[in-house]
Amino acid sequence: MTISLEKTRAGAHGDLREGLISAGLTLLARDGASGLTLRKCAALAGVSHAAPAHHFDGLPGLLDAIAARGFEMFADVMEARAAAAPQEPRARLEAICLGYFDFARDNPALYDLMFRQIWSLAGSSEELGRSGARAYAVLADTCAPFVQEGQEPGVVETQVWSLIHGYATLVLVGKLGRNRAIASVTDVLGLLGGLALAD
Amino acid sequence: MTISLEKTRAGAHGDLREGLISAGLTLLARDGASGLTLRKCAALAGVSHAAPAHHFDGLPGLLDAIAARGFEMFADVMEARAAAAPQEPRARLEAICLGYFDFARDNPALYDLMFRQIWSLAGSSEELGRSGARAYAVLADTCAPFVQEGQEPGVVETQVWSLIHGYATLVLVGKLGRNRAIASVTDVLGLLGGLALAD
DNA sequence: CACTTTTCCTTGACACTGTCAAGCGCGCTT
DNA sequence: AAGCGCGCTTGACAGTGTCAAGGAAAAGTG
Repeated sequence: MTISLEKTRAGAHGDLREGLISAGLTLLARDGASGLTLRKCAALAGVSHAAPAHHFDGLPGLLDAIAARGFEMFADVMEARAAAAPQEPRARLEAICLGYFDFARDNPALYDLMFRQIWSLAGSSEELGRSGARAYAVLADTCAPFVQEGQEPGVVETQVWSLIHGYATLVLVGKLGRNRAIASVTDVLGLLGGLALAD
Repeated sequence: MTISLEKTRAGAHGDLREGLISAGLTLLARDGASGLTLRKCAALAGVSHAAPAHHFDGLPGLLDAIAARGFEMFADVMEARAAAAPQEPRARLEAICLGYFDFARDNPALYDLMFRQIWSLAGSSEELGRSGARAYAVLADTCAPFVQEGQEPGVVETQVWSLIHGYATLVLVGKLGRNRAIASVTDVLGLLGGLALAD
C-alpha cells in the first residue's frame, strides 16, 4: 500500500535529514513538546518510522539537531536586532535582549527544548555545541563594551544572560505571581542600568 | 505470587498517595526526569501499575503533586535561610537568593519539573497553585522593603526572581559559555546593588 | 551493457509507556 | 451477619523508541 506517486525526495544526501528537522519544528510549534515524536516526525516527512535512525542517533539525536536549528534561528534573530539598532553599545544590548525575549515568546516549546537539550548531561552533539556557542557569541560581543579593564568577560555576560533568560522563562511560566503583575521587559532591563561603559 | 508478608501500608487514607510522591522524588533524584515513570513509582511504592490512578489524575496529576511537594521544600529552604540571616533587608534578600540557588543545584531534576508543571497550560492542580504561591510569597516578602512608594511590588519581585532564576538555570545548563567562566552568585547578585531601600 | 556494491529506506518485532475496563477482597456500616 | 463500597489488582490496548533483517534503487566497475 505504498503510495508510489510523488516520490518527492530527490535522494540528495541530507534531504530527509532536513525534512525531519523541519517536521520536528512544525510539530513542536503546533502541538508543543508532547507532540514531538520520532514516529510523527517520520510520518510528517513521509517516511517509515525507522527511517530517522539512519540520520540521527535515535530520538536524542533528533532532538539535538532540532535544538541546534533553534539556536541558529535564535542567533539570527539577535543578530538582526543588533544590526537594526543604533550602533551604540547600550542600544545594541537592549536590542538583543528584546530579541531574546521575543524569540522565547514566539517559540516557547522550541526555546524550552533548546535549553533542555544543551543541558542533557549526555555529551551533546558537536553541531548543537557550535550552534549554542554561536548564540552565546552574539551576546558576548554585545556585552564586550561593558567589560571593565581587568574584569573577566564572563561576569557581565552571565549577569545579562541570567537576567533576560530568567525573565523570559518566568513570563512563559506566567502563573507564578498570579495576583501580581509581572514587570515589563524594560523594567527588568532597568537593572542593567548599573553597567558602565569601559572608558 | 503476591508477596503477602510485610503489608506495610496501614490503609490510612492518604498513605499510598504519600508513598507515591515520595517514590517519585526518589526516582527523580536518582535517575533524572526520564527515570520518573508512573509504573516505576508504583513499583517502588510496592503496588500495581494501575494503583496511582486512584490517587492522582493520571501521570500529569502525579507530576503536579510531586511538583507541589517540591515547591513546599523550596519555600522551606528559603524561609530557613531568611530566618538564619541577619534581620536586615539586604542580608535577607541575599540569603534567600542563595537558598534559591542551592535548592536548584541540589535538586536539578525536581527544580526542572516544578517549573515545567506550573507552566503546563493545562489548568494545574489547586495544590500546585497554592504551593507555588507560597514560594512566591517568601520572595515577595523579602522584596517588600525595596519597593518604593507608589511602585508596583511586582516590579522588584520580577527583577529579583528573573535574575536568580535565570542564573540558577544557566548554571544547571552550564556548558553554554564553555570557554568562558561563569560568574559567581555574588557577582550576579551585584546587579541588585541598584535596588534602594524605601525610606 | 551486465554485475556488484553501496546507500537508503522498509518491514516486523520487542519491551516499555500511560490509560482504561472489569473484577476481587477486605473493612465498614447498619 | 449481610450487604456495600473503597482500594487495589489484573488484563488489555494503542502508542512510544529501538533494534535486526531485508529489499530496492542508485552508483560504481569491468
